[in-house]
Amino acid sequence: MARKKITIKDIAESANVSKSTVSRVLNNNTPVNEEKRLAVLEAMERLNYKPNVVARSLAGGNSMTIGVLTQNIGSPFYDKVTQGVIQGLSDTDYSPIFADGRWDPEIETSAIKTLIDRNVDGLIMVGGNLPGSDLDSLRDSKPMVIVARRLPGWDNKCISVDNVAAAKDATEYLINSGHRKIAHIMGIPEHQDARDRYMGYQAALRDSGIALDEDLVVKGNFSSQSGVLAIESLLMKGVSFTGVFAGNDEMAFGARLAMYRRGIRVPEDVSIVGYDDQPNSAFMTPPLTTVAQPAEPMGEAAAQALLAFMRNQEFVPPRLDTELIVRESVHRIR
Amino acid sequence: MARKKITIKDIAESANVSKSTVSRVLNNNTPVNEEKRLAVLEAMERLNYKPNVVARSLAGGNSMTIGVLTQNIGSPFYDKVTQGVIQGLSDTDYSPIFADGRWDPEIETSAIKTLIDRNVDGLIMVGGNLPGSDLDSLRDSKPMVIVARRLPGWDNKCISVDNVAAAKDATEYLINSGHRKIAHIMGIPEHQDARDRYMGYQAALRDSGIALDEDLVVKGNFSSQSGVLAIESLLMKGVSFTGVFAGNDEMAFGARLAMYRRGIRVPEDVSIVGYDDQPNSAFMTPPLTTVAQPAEPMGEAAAQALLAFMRNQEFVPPRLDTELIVRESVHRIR
DNA sequence: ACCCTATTTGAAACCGGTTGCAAGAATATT
DNA sequence: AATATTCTTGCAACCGGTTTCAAATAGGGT
Repeated sequence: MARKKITIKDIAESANVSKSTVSRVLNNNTPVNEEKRLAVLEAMERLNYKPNVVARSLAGGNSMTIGVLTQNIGSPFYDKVTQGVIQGLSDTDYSPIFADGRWDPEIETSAIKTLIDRNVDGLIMVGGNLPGSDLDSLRDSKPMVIVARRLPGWDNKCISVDNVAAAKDATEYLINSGHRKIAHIMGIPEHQDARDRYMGYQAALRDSGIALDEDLVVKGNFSSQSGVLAIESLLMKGVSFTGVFAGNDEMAFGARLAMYRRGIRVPEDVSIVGYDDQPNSAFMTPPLTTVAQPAEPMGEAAAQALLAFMRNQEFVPPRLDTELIVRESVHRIR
Repeated sequence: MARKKITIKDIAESANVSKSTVSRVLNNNTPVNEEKRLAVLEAMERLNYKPNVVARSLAGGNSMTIGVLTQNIGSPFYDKVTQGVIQGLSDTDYSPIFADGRWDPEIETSAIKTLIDRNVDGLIMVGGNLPGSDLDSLRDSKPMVIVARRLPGWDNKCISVDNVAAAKDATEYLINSGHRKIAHIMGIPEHQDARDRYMGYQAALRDSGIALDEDLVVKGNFSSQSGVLAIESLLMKGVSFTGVFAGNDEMAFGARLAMYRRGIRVPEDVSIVGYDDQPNSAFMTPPLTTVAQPAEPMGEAAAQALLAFMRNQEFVPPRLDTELIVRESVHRIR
């Protein structure tokens, strides 16, 4: 185990060729006589040679690492996306290296800098708040893709999902179940996702000829706690509603708890639809009807897209569809 | 932005010294004339010099990266630990680089190999299943610490928490609330955590003079689904119980759902205590009484311990205490 | 056969640092 | 004042690869 590191020089000597030749068969970017190539491969095999990634990185300029900018490890949805990225990279020669931006443009900037200083070959940004203008300048310096976020002008480098349509679907499901007075708990308004979902909610109402009642939409921040606060405030204001579309599952949980506290039955008195389908949602009481996003596939697709991009290959992303998972938190009325 | 990379050579020329001298002030490991040192620092400042991590790694042997072996990104508890590790490293010059072992010793081995090939300066293992014997051989080759796992013979390199005592506490809380027939849903028996918690459960019963009833303990696998199955099987067997101590919160959620399905009220008919205090637990209906583990602090402590270890410094880990979070899922009876 | 072109190949420079060694300068010893 | 000792410092080798360039070899055409 602890025996001397074997290097390209060892292989060269063992195969009776020069370092250059070994390097060439390693990268097979230059034709090499078949006989020698086999000799080299044999030597590598026999000596159990593993090229030194660091040296390779220094000499060749590429580090075989992909920088991943996350925003908040610990959030179920983004974690899954991140997991997908790791998965997508796992069978390649690239390793991911992470930095966390905490949804703060300033921190994001410095995190990106850290990653670039580490000489990453490509960048994957999972979500993020950094204004597009800041990214534009980086765009040409490194191959990069953005996942779980849609940015104007970056269309072919964004892997994401149609939040508007999905939110519209979810809201329509409530409408089709007979609900008219549907509240919406919105996520952080600074996040495009939150705005998109709100737009989908509005679109569904509009299409069904239901007037938008501003009193029914209340701002949250994607946390469970903000979900309970939202319901409290609705109740406080005395507005009546029979359905709630929450901007994510966490807030749906909060909403559900607030109702439990008030003795409001779910779904008999009020129906709830969430967004994200995080693992626990199937185990809420009652199990939560919610929008499933293909979080992991998105992450994987991002990894593949980046790889393809770096190799100048064409990449057609897989279909990334959301799906309304119907469980038991919606009651048909009228 | 895109201007030429400035290297140590540029600094040397600009400050009228040799590369060696620059390197020396950079690492300040050799005395350097104060005058020159200032000149060098000034030049670095002026030219905005950032040493090339890769070159440094190749030459000096240390890569300024820490390998983190995770087991399953996406699990709330381990995610938090991982987050703590990232946090603990964030103000240092080290960057974490990840590999996932999926709780599979074979994959773990190859993941560790990948990390070592990348020349990491240290290793943090978050949980894991790899037998201690396999780790022993690595032990001397790289500084490493293990977090969220206790391994015999590694005491001073394990950052973890007393699962047995915490589980005993939790069970005692049920006992003190008047419960005698307490079921236990156990996690994956191959995980030390699961076994420890089971032992704590047994210890609590023993101390209170309650005989252990094997029929009351059922094996799960830490997933919510296994929680519902556990309750189903208990009910099927017809054993009666008024309390449940689940090996983690996920299984507690499953248990709670199973009871909801059967019309068993929580906590009026059956009380539940979980383990982990994951974010959603406060929003279960009713809010779940559970054991909180200082997951993030553990991760941070692991990072600090490793750093200290690498510098041959002494490190006293912070107190890492579990705490029973009393909420509303336990009913006092009798 | 002979000359020209295409293919393989090795030597050497390079990537950006670190470090052993010895020379030169500065300080201490007798 | 001469010599011994200690500090500083630069040179050059080295870390383990990649890549340019030119030499060597092979193949093709007439």
